[in-house]
Amino acid sequence: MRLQRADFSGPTQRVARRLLGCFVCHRKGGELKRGRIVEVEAYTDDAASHSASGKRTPRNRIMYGPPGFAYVYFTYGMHHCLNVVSESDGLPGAVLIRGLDEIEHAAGPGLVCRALHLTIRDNGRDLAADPDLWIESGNRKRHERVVQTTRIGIRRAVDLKLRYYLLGSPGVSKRDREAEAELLGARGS
DNA sequence: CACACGATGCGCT
DNA sequence: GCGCATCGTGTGG
Repeated sequence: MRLQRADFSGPTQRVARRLLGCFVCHRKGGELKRGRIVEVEAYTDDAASHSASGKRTPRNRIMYGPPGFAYVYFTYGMHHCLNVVSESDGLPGAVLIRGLDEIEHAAGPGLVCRALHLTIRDNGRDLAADPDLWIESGNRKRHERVVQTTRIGIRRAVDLKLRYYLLGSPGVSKRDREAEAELLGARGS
């Protein structure tokens, strides 16, 4: 079932957790690409976010718009990254999709876009209405634990634990053994 | 207009 | 663990 506008409109951290286990779907050229979200990061108004300056720019403007839109940007001269816009219209917020299962080789944000055939041209598409790009709810299995830890590849706000991933999923780009041990150790006590 | 650098991935050490 | 490809974007002159 397709996620609706309201599913994206909450606080970014909540939307991030919600997206774990859901499916990104992209129909292009008669072909359907579909991957299960297993790793995400939350970006709002912290120092590492593209909205850190507090100002809208041509690049980050989608982050400031209504929730449920795709924010795709180009980086390192060769990679694209997919975000799902969160929060309400006027407030910046987005969830970076960092890893997918059930699709070939999509452990890492650049690989996610490569696997789904998404580019900068897909920036600004409405995931709640676009006929060819959407997110489906997914049933998370009870045994699948969510690891919460620090984000990857940033220089600022490195201590914030705003990355979430499904423990044991092959599509996770970088594991945090310490966080995993802590999670498992806390089980049942 | 110039320039520094990045929400990365890959190959080599 | 480290270096580098490669270019759009933001910032400052």
